[in-house]
Amino acid sequence: MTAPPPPISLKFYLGNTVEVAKQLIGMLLVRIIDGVTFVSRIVETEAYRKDDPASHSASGPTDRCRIMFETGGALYVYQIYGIHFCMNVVTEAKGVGCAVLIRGIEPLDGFPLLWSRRFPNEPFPQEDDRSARRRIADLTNGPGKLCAALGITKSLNGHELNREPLWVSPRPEEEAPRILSSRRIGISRGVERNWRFYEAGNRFASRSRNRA
DNA sequence: TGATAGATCGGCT
DNA sequence: GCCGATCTATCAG
Repeated sequence: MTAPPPPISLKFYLGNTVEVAKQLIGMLLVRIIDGVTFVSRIVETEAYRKDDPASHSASGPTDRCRIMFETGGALYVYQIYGIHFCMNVVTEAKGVGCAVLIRGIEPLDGFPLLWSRRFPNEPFPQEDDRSARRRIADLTNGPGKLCAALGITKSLNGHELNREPLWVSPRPEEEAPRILSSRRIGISRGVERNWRFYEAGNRFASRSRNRA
């Protein structure tokens, strides 16, 4: 067993939120559950900034979004539609109120265990199951989906991303990924800002009608 | 493939 | 009381 890739410095998160959202594409998300390490590439993000009507922080700190006003490098997890969790990394300085939503990840290992958390009632597909390819992408190509697959709940709200059980690791590839941008998904205000970033052609990006 | 409704509840007005 | 940074099942074409 090789050691998991190390966390990036918390200083990274103090930068401009939109830049951090872009730079996160291609970085690794490392999650450890019961001693098992799951490594994924981040392939889709969205930036939410101060003075942004779409951001939970728009009306200042509340019980839900208080973590957004902490120093960059903390994890912000919230529940939506009563069912799903979404995970964000807090950015910029303490008191500002910005974060980057993680919307899509490409798992590099641990598929059977990810599957068992996403689809607890379905057996992991056989190798010759051609229809399973789509369901594999379905594992983590959305903010609620990836939190389910990685077992991320509000109990991790406020976690500092420099240690177990969750952190982000620098991009291992030398070559920068090809990044596209678009409007953010699922919001009704602040829609004109193109603050969604995703890797061109990656099927683990949600709404992946994104053939390069 | 695309549109639509339902689930389900915490957070906010 | 209303609605949401979502997802799934179902129906129509």
